[in-house]
Amino acid sequence: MNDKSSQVIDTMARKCIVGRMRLMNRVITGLYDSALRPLGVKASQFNILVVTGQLGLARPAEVCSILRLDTSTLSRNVERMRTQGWLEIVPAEDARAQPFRLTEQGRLLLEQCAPAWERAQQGAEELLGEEGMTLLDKLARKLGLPMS
Amino acid sequence: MNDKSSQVIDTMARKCIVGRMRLMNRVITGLYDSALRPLGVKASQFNILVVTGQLGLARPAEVCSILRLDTSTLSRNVERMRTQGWLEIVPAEDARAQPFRLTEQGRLLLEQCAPAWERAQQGAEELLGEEGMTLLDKLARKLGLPMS
DNA sequence: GCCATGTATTTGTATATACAAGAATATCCC
DNA sequence: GGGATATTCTTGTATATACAAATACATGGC
Repeated sequence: MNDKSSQVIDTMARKCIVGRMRLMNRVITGLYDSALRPLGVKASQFNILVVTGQLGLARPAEVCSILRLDTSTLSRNVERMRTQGWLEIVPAEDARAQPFRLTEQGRLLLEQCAPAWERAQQGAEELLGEEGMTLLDKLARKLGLPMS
Repeated sequence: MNDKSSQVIDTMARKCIVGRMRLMNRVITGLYDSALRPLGVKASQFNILVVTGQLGLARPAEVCSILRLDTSTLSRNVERMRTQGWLEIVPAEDARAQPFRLTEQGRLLLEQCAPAWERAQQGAEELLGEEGMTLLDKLARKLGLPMS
């Protein structure tokens, strides 16, 4: 490999935003997955539970817009969580819609997640530091996240 | 749902680090996936190509350590990329090892990715802003990323 | 040399994710 | 009211990801 090629590759390695983002995502997700494992919940599912809990009655399109998820992704996640008994579909006027909400069991589960979530949250804060937390807040706002 | 429950859920929604991290990851990954799509490369694969290019001869365990990837994940990614003709396995002394490197085609592809990567990179920088970029650098260092 | 132990990787299984295409229903306009 | 169009969601397909278990080889002690 010649020098020019090496240089280009080196630049892409050192500056790549998506590389960093994905790596950090794996690390942080691992933290929460570990903490939530005893409850049988994954980080992805936890976030859906939380948003559903906030909305009360959740329209898939709305949840996807909030979480920036493809509708097909949510569709399958909801299906799995429905199978677990955490969510239930609610009949709607519009026959196309499939609004859902937490079941009683789902609400209980979500509350039971709180201590594990706290622990993971603390671990993540330690990793990121005070400064990192502030930064994350700003990034979230920069991306216009509804969760900020 | 009573007030106490709502409060807990609201806190988890507003403060959740993993939620933000995963959401930002989806947004940023989408940016790079779109830019790289004409080349038939995904963000995940691009990052493996880059690290392999840097290492020259890449041992799976080493790549996994750098990218914080499970070995089983890398194993399958490498297999797909080998099928594409981008990577090749190199025989090693230790018969357990499966070191690999870029093929000529893989090296060319990686170089051809540079303009698309630049475009995605610019898009990401616009999203994150100057400040966000600095923050990301710091986060990366905080997590001890080798890519910083 | 052999056996226990350790190391490097793959395989089995499950979830998460997105794009493209399909299905079902609603709306609009004539 | 009926057909074109838009909306909402699901299905088909492919990749990414991790954990647990299996495989295959190496190493060290006896």
